[in-house]
Amino acid sequence: MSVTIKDIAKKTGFSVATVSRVLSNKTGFFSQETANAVHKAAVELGYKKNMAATELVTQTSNVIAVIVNSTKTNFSNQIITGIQKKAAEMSKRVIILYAGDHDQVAQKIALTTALERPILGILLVSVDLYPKNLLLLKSAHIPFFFISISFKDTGLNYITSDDYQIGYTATKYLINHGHRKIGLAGLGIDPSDHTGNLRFNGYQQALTENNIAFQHDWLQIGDYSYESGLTAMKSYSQTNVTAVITASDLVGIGILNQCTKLGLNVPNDLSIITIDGTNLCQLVQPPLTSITQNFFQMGYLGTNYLIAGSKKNAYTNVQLCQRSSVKTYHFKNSI
Amino acid sequence: MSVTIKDIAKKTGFSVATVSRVLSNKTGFFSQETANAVHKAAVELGYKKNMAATELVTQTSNVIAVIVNSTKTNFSNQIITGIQKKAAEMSKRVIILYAGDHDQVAQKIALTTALERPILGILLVSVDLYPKNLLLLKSAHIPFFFISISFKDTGLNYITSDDYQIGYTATKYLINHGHRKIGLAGLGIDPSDHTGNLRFNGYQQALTENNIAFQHDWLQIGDYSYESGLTAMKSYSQTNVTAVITASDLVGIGILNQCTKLGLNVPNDLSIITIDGTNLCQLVQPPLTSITQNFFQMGYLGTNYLIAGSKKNAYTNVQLCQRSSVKTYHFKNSI
DNA sequence: ATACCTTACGCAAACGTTTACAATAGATTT
DNA sequence: AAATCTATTGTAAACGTTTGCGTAAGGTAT
Repeated sequence: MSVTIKDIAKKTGFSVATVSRVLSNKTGFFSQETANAVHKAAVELGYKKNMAATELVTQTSNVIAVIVNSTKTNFSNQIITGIQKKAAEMSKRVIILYAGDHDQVAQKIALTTALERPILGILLVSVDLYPKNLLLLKSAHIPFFFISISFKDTGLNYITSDDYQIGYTATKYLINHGHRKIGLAGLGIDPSDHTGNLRFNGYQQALTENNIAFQHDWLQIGDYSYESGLTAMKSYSQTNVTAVITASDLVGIGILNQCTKLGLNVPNDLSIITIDGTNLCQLVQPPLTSITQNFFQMGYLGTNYLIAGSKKNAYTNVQLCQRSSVKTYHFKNSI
Repeated sequence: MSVTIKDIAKKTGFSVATVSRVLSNKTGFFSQETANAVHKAAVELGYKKNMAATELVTQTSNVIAVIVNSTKTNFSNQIITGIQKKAAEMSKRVIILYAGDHDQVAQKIALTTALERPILGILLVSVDLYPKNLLLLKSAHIPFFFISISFKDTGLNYITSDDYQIGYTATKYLINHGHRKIGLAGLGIDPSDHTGNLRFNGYQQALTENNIAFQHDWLQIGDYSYESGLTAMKSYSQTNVTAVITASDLVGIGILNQCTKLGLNVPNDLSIITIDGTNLCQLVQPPLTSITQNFFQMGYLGTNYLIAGSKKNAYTNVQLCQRSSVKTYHFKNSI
């Protein structure tokens, strides 16, 4: 059928062993002449390696599987770019698997697609595995690493931003700009949303340090989606907040657009600082001030940790990008 | 090392042949009792199939490789969702490979990653292969199908929108709303951009039919990017156009934001109709009227055609979505 | 009773590689 | 001259699965 090393062996007169050694570049096992002859024959015959055979015998491969959510939010591209970069540097290949969106079955399919072949390791980009699927993953004894998600007390390793720090920094920034009534929108604080909890804790800490009493209607929970932003803003219009921290850029834009509908101006009537800092921030008017996560680096370093077999968690730095969605009050906007 | 059918065979007392037949469900070759015993043993041992072995012997697999560009534009997600849907229906798996952005090497890596293992077929999502890589693909004798891209006179099969129709429809729409000076921005008209050519032709046809003489500064070429939109608008501000058709949503938003910088109002000073109609259109203010492509269906049907081995090209329907970026002139906006 | 199916299973080859081990020839050392 | 080393190549086993072919037991038709 298709051309194999056996064909090359026949054509060149060498054994398949020699051909294999040349083709997989096991230096020191062949002469330059031999190598030339083999390579020449290979291109003439249009040889293409059959990785299935290689993976079968070596029980490893150079491909990293990346599992991503059918991305509501849009930062996965940056993470994947980082992954690709590092992978290319270490001459690894990467394949990407979509795990749907909170879809247990799709998640399992993606996982088994990865697991049922020899693979270097698995990178899980902001996917929260269902318990059953986590068991499946663990039982495979294949290295894995989570990116852009964190967990409490599980032994799982991840790289992400320091979400407590994010919550704290965003809040502090707003306070420094004279805000005292600050909302937090679009995330969850039940145990399943660890990220949400951390950000909320950082937010509360900053409030407390500045003697601001948290009011419960400042927190509008949600699922990081545009729609979360829209509905959150409806609630805020009944409150006295002057600024809100949004859990994702989409939430921020939801807030922004709901403001427009309500006849409110950003930043004059309401300030927004958003978490993520993807290019969406610069697409809307006004451009949104953001706590920008270093998604590229998450992917880059995460890949590195996966390959190195790191057993520790890591955090990437965030950066505050001032744009035009936060108003400065020179007097304290008191109670 | 990991558990194989041999282990199951040992445990159950059957031969590997029988175990294999049970596990791959070759009905008619085993009794129900046997099947139960085998399945029981399989879960007890934590058996996981080694696809490399299967693919090696069968020389096929149930995985479809999807190659995408490191997506400047953001419609790939919708296409991929469509692909996943159809694939799931036909119990195929899909893996996604990023081909970088106009990066010949990355493209080749993605291609060989797919090619060097048995695979059902390859879907190329809006990627324009370099000639060398196209040769590589063709020589592999693996089915492939292009999505969201079209070609002139090559024997390549694709599914996409009818780009001539898109150009025509958008132009006609603007004319019907009283516009006579209509720009087209963000695409190319050299031979390498076949999509751009088709849209331009449709645009010209609509102008001609309505006795409008095309002026060369109405066309601002570009590469479908946000930046293309920004620079195009700088040029338009020196012209008399009242409306522009943008080659992608990002181009549209670029135009929109440049208008803001220039102190121009959309749609009062300039109307925009954009091609693609992704969710970006609803994120900006004003929401952009669009020619919306059915990306989901492209993915869905494209997958179907790939599996069916279709040798024909196909076109999906587009839909005009009125939003708020086009102003209606009740008098003809004459020369 | 014979011939013929059917059902259920095992044997063994095959897929295309890699690699441990063995072998050869020539070069170098003693 | 013998011993040892080095460079190059070959032989064959192994990876885990699928599947054509063979076979044995039991059933059914004649």
